[in-house]
Formats: sequence, C-alpha cells, structure tokens
Amino acid sequence: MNVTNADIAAIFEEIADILAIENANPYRVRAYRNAARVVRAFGGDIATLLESGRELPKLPGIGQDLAAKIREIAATGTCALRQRLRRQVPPALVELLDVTGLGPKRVRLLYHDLGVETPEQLLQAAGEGRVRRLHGFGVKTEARLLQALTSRIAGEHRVPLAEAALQAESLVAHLRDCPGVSEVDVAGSFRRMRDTVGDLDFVVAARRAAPVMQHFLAYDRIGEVISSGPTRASMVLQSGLQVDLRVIRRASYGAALVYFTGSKAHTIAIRKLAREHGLKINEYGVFRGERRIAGDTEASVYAALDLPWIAPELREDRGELEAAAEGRLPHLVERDDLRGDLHAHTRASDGLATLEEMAAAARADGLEYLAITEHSPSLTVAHGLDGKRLLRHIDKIDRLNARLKGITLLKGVEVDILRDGSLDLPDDVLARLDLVAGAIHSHFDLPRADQTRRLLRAMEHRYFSILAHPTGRLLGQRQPYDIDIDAVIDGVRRRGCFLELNAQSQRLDLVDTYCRQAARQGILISIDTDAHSPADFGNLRFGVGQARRGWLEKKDVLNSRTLGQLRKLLHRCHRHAAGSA
DNA sequence: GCCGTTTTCGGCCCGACTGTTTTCAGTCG
Repeated sequence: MNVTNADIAAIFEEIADILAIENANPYRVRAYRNAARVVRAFGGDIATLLESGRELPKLPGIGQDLAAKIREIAATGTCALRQRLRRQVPPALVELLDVTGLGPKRVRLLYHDLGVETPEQLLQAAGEGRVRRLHGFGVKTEARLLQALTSRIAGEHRVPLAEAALQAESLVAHLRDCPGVSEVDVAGSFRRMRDTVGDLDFVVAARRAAPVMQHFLAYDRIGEVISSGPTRASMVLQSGLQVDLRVIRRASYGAALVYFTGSKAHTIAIRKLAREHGLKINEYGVFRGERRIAGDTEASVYAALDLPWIAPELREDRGELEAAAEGRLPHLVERDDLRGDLHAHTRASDGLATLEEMAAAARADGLEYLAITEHSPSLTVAHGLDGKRLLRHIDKIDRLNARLKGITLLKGVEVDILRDGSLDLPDDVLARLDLVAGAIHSHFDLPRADQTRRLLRAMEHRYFSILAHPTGRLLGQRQPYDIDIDAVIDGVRRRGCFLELNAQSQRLDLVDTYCRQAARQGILISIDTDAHSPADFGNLRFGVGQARRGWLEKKDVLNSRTLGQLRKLLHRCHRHAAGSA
C-alpha cells in the first residue's frame, strides 16, 4: 500500500469535517485541520519514513494522539476514528460543506430536520421550498443556496496562478483609476504565489471607502455581487473567479496587507505570538490595550513582534516565524538573479517561433543564455527530432551563436525517458550536446516502484543533466505520476544531476515542498520556462514564486550561475557519471 | 487535540457581512 502525505491529510480533513458537523469542540476540529496542513507540507514521504523503521519527528501541533493516528493511517490506509465517524454520519454530508454559505451548523440542521445528505437532495429540498422553513434559514438563504448549488455543479474551482494574474492586473488598473486611492495590492494566495488561486483579494488604501466601493462595483467584467458592505465587498467576475475587496485607511494599510495576505495559518500564528507579547493584532494594526503601536507598513507589524519582515511566499506557518525569530530567514531567490533558461522549444519541434525569435525574446527579458531543448523522436505529436535532424539543428545553433550578440544559445534536448528508463536518442548524439533534459511523456500510470526505477535508471545515463518537470502534473488536468519522491530526490543527489522547476503555467513542477526538500540536500534546481513562444519567458516569475515558496536562495538555483560556471557544472555532471560507471 | 519562564488545566485569532432575529448566529476570510 502506498499511503501518501496527501492521503493522510485528506483523512484528517474528513475527520475535521465530520467532527464539525457533529458540533465537536472547534479547537479539536482545528487540531485536525492543522495536522492535515502540517502533514501536507512535510518534506518527505511519511509512510516510507515509518516503514523504514524511523521515528516521526516532532511536528508542531502534532501531539501523541495525532502522531499515533498518523502511524495508524500510514500502516493501514485509514484509522479507527474515521471509520467510526463514517458510521455515525453519512459520508456524503461532508460534500455539503463545500457549498458556499453552508457551514457545519447548517449542514447538521439540514440533515437532522430534512434528512438532506447530498447536494442533489439539497437542490431538491430547496427547489420545493422546504429549506426556508428551517430555523435560521429564510427565503433569501434558500435562494442563495440554490444558486450556489447550480453554479457549483457548473464547476468553479481554483485557477492557475498565471491565469489569475491576467485578471488581477486588469482589476488593479481599474482600482488605481479611482480618485482618492493611494495604494492597491493583490493579497491572498496570489501574493503568496501559490500555484493555484481560489479568489483574488484586493487591499486598497483610501481616506474614504464609499467612492472606492462604488468604483469597484462598477467594474465592467463583473458577474455577480455576493456581498457589499461599507468597507468590504465580494463579487464573482464573468470568468467565474471570485474577487474580494477591502478598503482601509492608510495608517492601517500594513496590518491589512498582512491580514489579507495570510495564509490563515500564518495569521493565526502571528496573532497568537502577539498575545504572548501582550499585544493584539487585527487588520487595523497592532494594539497594546487601546493604543495602536504599529500597522502602517507590514514591516512595522512584524517589528512589533520583534521579527524582521517576512516575504509573502514564506507565510504558510511552515517554520518561517521560528526562522525569523532566530534570524535565519532565507535570502530568497529573485527574478533578476536568473541569468538564463535551460528549457525552450522552437518550430523545429512543437514551438511557435524560430531560433532567432526565441533568442531575441530571451535576451529582451534580460537572459544571457538559453538552452534549446527540442523533443526527441518518440514524441511524434510534438514533431520530435531524430538524431539526424537534431545534429543538423545544433549545427544551425552553432552558426546562429556565431552572429548572436548579448545572448548565447546552448545545445540541448528534451529527451523522452522511455518506459524502461532508457533515453530516446543514441549516445553519440547526446554526447554532442551541452545538456540533456530528460522527461516522461508516456506511460504515466506505471506502478510506483516501476515509475521510480524508470526515473532512477534514466538519470544514471552518463549524459543526463536535468530531470524536467519531475512529477508530470498538469494543474486541473492530470495528477502527478506515482513516484517515490524521496528515492528520486536521493537519486538526483547521488548522481549529481539537477532538478527542474518548470515554470509553465499549467505545470509549476517541482512543487514548493519538494523544492525545499531537494535544496536541503544540496541539489541545484533549474527554474525553466519550457517556452514554446516568445511570450512564455514571462512565466519565469511564476517559477521564481514557487522557488521562493520552497525557501530557495540564489545559491540553490542552477541558472543563477554565469554561463562559465554553468558550463563547468554541466560538464562535471557528465564526468561524474563517467567516473562512477 | 495541543500546549505551557505566568499554567499539566484552561485556555485556544479576530472582524465584516448577511439574514434572520429582536440582539446575534453562521459563515467567510
């Protein structure tokens, strides 16, 4: 049985949901939700760790009881508490919690008084006007639920960061147009650069809120207004994305920004810390008694807690507060630290632009080198290049390099890792290249042991340089293939090759937690766009965002190196394999 | 369920908005 951290987390979430519906102690519910979050963020596969006979390290918010449950789930795939709760409450009931406007109290009431167990049954009951008769419900609530159910069935979900960015920029421009507005920021998971975004949170500083609220609600791509008060409003855009706005006085702007940037776990943690300091933090500021002692800037809020400012990407309560207190926050990598991009395509395979156009675009984006990595022959849908064509292609790159100024093209390939772990091009061709990025594009559903062995075998190849999009996930479309990530990361370390953080908007692969795990082991990570057109180089910033979420510093990033340093590292990677063969 | 240079028991982040209520519970972030 392969119990993943995500499986353990999902069970804790389910327990929390059912306990909430059963009206259990809310702090007990929170303990399970916190445990789910901590387990998800854990670097390394917990089940594998326990299986090897090692102890689970002490984790924040995981006491004796939860640790025992983690061991139980890792060993059996479930736990007794969950099984018992499932017998007490219809399992489908937790789905009702996903309906906007329904929390545990109302779900409980719907079940007890109307026997509603599923979204479908709720739809029927609401349609028949039975919901409005329940205590605490009414005509409006019933109508709202009906609408939430139908739009939910239409399917709204988190959108990739890059997609959200387009919508955010347009709305930022709209808000800046409003007279009296002095600051506008997009906070929330967007500012923390999460790979997907559930909604956009805007924070605006203005002396008077009313004109800003009016201006906000006059945005032309508005779909539906969910709520709007004097200082706060929510709406759904025509695209289906939810947008929240909060208007605040300039003096409270920093505190509001901290609060609306979150994450929720980080917010709770700093408020708790504030209590220990005899202070109170809310979105208006930091207070000692009635007196506000900080809040105009984010830095002032953290300073009130004796902490340095913490970058938004770190605010997940994954140890950043402890690191800040001990003065060991990472110096996070920045977009301008990147000197090159080691993964790009041209028309020769499935790209949309020529070599010249891609080189010019990369240079215009401030890059000093760009690796051209076309597909290999097995990937016929992408017009993969066979050995002959690839050799002609790299001759062309050589000729172009001779006359290019301000940027150097590297000769690479994105070679398919075949089912058995062999590479899709012969050694004598690979030997001619500056770098070989290996990737899986087929047989996504192999069992974990086989898939892991496939990757390990591929990277043992003497010319292998970089494992491209290591887990193969496509946001909202395809789950990562099943691999033993600890074994793969350890394999990369031993082999002395590199991992890619693919910045393509649908990929953002490696994910942040694995980046952090790899970097801790000294592995260098290449933040690449996998560009198929000139505009794609703009995605680097999203890759950098994930890297920062993974606590990566400049030193952890392969393509922060100068071209000379990079060539040495790539060369050493080859020699390493030759030496260990 | 967790946690502790105030505590092993008694706390556990804080506020806006809605709708239903007649002073506030529920939900959301």
